[in-house]
Amino acid sequence: MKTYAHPELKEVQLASVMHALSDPCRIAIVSALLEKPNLACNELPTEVSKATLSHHMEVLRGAGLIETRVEGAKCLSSVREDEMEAHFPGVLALVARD
Amino acid sequence: MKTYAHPELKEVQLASVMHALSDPCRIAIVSALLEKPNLACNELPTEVSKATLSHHMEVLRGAGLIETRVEGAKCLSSVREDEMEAHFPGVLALVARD
DNA sequence: TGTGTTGTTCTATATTTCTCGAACAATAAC
DNA sequence: GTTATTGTTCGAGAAATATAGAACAACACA
Repeated sequence: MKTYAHPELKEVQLASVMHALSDPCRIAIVSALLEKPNLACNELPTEVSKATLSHHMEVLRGAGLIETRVEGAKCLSSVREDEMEAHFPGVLALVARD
Repeated sequence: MKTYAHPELKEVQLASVMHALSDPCRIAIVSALLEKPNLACNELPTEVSKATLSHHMEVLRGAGLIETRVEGAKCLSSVREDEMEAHFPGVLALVARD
């Protein structure tokens, strides 16, 4: 479908990460992807429309929290765990505990 | 001047904490208060107006990040370090590293 | 009492963000 | 090919947020 842009984590601001995780819907998405990586959008625990979900995924991607790859007609997303832990240690643990 | 409301941290949502720290100005405030507690508003490193700063402090207070006490004509603020660490471990370290 | 300092509150504006429907593109399956 | 699935993009509306000026209240100090 398209190619996704994934920023280098060293260029991501802490404020961007915090902002990405300031929405309960996005926290739920990251939490779900931590428990079960490589989920397609429609497998995520949200009630919002496709358009809104696509927006939330883009915010999470822009903050370096998740990465998305195309797999046929689907696009599977996962949390960038190792990189996030290296650049923003503890953030994912907070989400997982939530 | 007034009495400040400080929420119980167990009733604070992770999303609220993240939102409070999603603004570079507020990150700078918390960072400064971590280095030097009990600062008055005019001792904080910001360029915004009094009204805006007052708003930012209220957001930080509402998220349980800081506590403010009246001291004469000033109001001195500090980070609620122990409580934050107990309820949202690692958050303050991220701010301090920033 | 008057003056300066400190910070809040009110009001208003500009910006950002969230949300969705509709249209679209790409793949999959029949 | 036709149809269904998947997700993006566009356009627009609603809601939240950031910002500051002005008025105000409380305190300090001379």
